[in-house]
Amino acid sequence: MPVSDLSHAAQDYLKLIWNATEWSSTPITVSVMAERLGVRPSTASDGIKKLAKQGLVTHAPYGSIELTAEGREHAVAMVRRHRLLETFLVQVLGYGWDEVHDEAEILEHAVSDFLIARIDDHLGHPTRDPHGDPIPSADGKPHLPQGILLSDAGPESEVVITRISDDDPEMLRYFTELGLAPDVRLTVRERRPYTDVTTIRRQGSDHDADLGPVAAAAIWVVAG
Amino acid sequence: MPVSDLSHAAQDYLKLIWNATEWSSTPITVSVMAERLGVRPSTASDGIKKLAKQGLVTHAPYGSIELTAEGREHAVAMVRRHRLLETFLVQVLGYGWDEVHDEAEILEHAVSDFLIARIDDHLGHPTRDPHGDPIPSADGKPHLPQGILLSDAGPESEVVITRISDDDPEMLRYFTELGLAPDVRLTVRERRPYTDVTTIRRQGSDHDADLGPVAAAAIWVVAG
DNA sequence: GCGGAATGTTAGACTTGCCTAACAATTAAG
DNA sequence: CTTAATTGTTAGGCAAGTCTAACATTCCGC
Repeated sequence: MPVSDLSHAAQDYLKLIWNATEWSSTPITVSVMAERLGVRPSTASDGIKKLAKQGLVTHAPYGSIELTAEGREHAVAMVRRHRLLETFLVQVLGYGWDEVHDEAEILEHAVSDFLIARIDDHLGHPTRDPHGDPIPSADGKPHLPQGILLSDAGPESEVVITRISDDDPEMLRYFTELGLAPDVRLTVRERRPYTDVTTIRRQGSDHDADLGPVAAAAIWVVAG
Repeated sequence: MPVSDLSHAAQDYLKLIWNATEWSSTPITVSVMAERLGVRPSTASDGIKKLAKQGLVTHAPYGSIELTAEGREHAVAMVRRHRLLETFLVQVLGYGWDEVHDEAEILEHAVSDFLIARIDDHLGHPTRDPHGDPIPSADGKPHLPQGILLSDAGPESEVVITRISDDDPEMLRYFTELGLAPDVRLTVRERRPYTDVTTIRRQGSDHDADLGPVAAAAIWVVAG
């Protein structure tokens, strides 16, 4: 069954469960899902039960929520759609990287597999989206996220940004001001323990910038 | 209220009513609407009643169906979306003109006004879609369809194709084979009364082609 | 290891859009 | 001009997805 046969709601649920495990290993809960989807916990609980009945997730009452192989396949297909759409909107239609998330969130439910293939061709089979997130390939091959949170990087380390969470457009605009984007190299200067402020300097810049804990936890880096 | 606040169904109903009056003056009926929308007449009847309650159409039981000013505005907005999307798919993503209709039919419900504006910019504000249909402007200005059906053109007349109905992809592929497309010039050679076959010759071609009544009624032309 | 707080589930209701079946109105044929 | 066919409407149901309210379970602090 193609992913487009699932209801919009089912597509959203699966993608969210998958996303939650991409960059962290803490399993997702019903209330977190409800909050992210903008529905009541009762609605999310119900939805999960339906997905379980369809064999797309495993879930016993009060138990953990896990994707089955089939569920993961559909989730990855949705993530691929989302990230290709974001890349397309930025590269072809001149969107800012802070403007693409919501638009892609809607379009991903409407596009055909054919259109996604055309977009992929037109972009030359990109492997990362505008926020640095890896774009799963058409055959749903596992892709390997890597990197650590900037907030976990040791002081005096040299790092390269690999991805920036697109959850908060406001924060993306702030990062743009600071010149922070995927593939930008920077030095972690200091981390003040109590205030949890991370001081960084962008390569090529002549001054430091301070990031609060939320900002530093939205940026993933690798040593470099 | 923006057109995107309407339900998908309402958007479809309004666009269909508008489309029905663009190229012909016979008013649309409940059963024709139901058939075009792929629903039962009872469903269409119900839907129209709801639109009437919202002030988007006027309709008394068993009476005619007419758009109000507000309904027409929304309908035109949907037609604009549809035709810009079709144009974009052909010009930017390499779709064939026979492949765009269904895709646009779905996307038109999902795109934002912002995205439509970007597409319009990117295409340089086109005025006609791949089938020759006029693209309403952003301010919903009335646009003036013109032309007569090829099936109504007199024999020995020289005409230019202005539009070709995109209702039937199969027929579009046939027209592609014959080299028939918007802006193509041709001569009407003959119309045989009983079989209703129209014989034409494309400018530059060295042989005639015969069109059945359905095909000749899918092509609009102007004298030229 | 108890008890309250947090989290998750169930029950019942509402909305939208669709259906079938029965009925009403209009149209058209003879 | 009458009646049969066509067309349109209403009534009643169903499924999906949402809600609130009530209830169940689990977790955590003491």
